Amino acid sequence: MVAVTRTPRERWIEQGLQALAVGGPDAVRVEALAKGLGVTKGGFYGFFADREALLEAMLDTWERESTDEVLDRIEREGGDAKTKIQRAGVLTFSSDRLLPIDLAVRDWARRDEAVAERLRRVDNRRMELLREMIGTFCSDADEVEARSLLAFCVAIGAHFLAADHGDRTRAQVLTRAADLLLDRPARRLGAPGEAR
Amino acid sequence: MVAVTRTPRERWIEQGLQALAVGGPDAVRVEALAKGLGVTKGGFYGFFADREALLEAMLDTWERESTDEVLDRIEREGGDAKTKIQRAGVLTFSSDRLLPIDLAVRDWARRDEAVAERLRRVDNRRMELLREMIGTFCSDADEVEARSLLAFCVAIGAHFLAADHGDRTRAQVLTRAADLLLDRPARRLGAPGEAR
DNA sequence: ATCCATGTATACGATGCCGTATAAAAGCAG
DNA sequence: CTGCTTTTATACGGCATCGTATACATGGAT
Repeated sequence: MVAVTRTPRERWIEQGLQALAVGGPDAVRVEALAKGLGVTKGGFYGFFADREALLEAMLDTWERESTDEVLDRIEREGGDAKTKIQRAGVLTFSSDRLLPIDLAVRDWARRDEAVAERLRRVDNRRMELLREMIGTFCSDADEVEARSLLAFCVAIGAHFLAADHGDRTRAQVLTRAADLLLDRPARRLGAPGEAR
Repeated sequence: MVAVTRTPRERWIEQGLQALAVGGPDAVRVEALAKGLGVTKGGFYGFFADREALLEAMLDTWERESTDEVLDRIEREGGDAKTKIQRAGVLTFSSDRLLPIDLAVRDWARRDEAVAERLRRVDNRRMELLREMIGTFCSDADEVEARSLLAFCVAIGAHFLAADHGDRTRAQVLTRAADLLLDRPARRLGAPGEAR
């Protein structure tokens, strides 16, 4: 028994996620993945009923990695709310692995209700973290929600936006935007032009 | 001469844009478009060298509609800066026609440099409008840029975000977010929890 | 050494799509 | 009506992909 699995299920999933990240769901083609893995599709149908089953498995993996694993790690490493938020952002939106998958899933979700449902679960857990953090310095619940949405939208939207910023770099503008959303009111952020 | 063109070039482009909006660039298939138009692909290759040429023409049309036509109309109809901005937002991001195309192009641009270049041109013209509007009540150029980016990101990002907001509707949260970004400082937006 | 389960290669038919070639049809000019 | 031009239908070869069937290979179990 226990023959050696040369190309286990996980490798097909990983290869599928890479293809998704680069070319979207339409780029997840069984024979193309096989070529990328240096094998033929021979073994694929031993692990998956069909291409659709692979897509499901890929989404399972993505959902777990994007929520449980990130949140577990954040919880384990501790820190205050702002630290946690920042670490969550880094773990997902600065990850060369997770970020492009995340963006691809978002576009996918516009066309597939089942994907949209998964994305809703993931995004709701992330929003919860944002509310918690922003709630530490903002007492108006409506405003907490608005700021949380803004913060989330900029984290995502910045990757879908192509505009330049003259002399400034995108990173500089984002830093200032984060100040506006996440700093305590001591700065009087609401008085434009007077801050700093 | 001058035989009747039953399925002119523009109809192929329009059908292509609809397919793009619904299924992304991979869904723009010559034979599928033909079926949607109730013809065969017979006439297609009289207007376009190949599928690639159609994609180019589609992007030309989209770019023109998204910038010149919208900006012309805004200029013609006049109004103050805030009015203009709001009308620009309505004309593109509340349009059942332009919005889904816009979102599809954004995802497409992540994978195709030529598309990214076009999107950059479009987004830069839109950002210019935002800077102008926000500059009317905010004197700090860095903050103008940050607020403009935030406003643009939320306009785009909201459509890629699946999170819920408890009792509130997305529209309510967005209204509050717009207040934070676009209202004059009389409101003291920067003092969270004290606004309103 | 032999057997057997597992993973793999190969071949197959089916489908969908591309781009081309060629013939049919439809409208206008004379 | 006849002829010309433009648009369309049809048929074709080629390619990529799917899912299946079947035979080969590999490595542990006996």
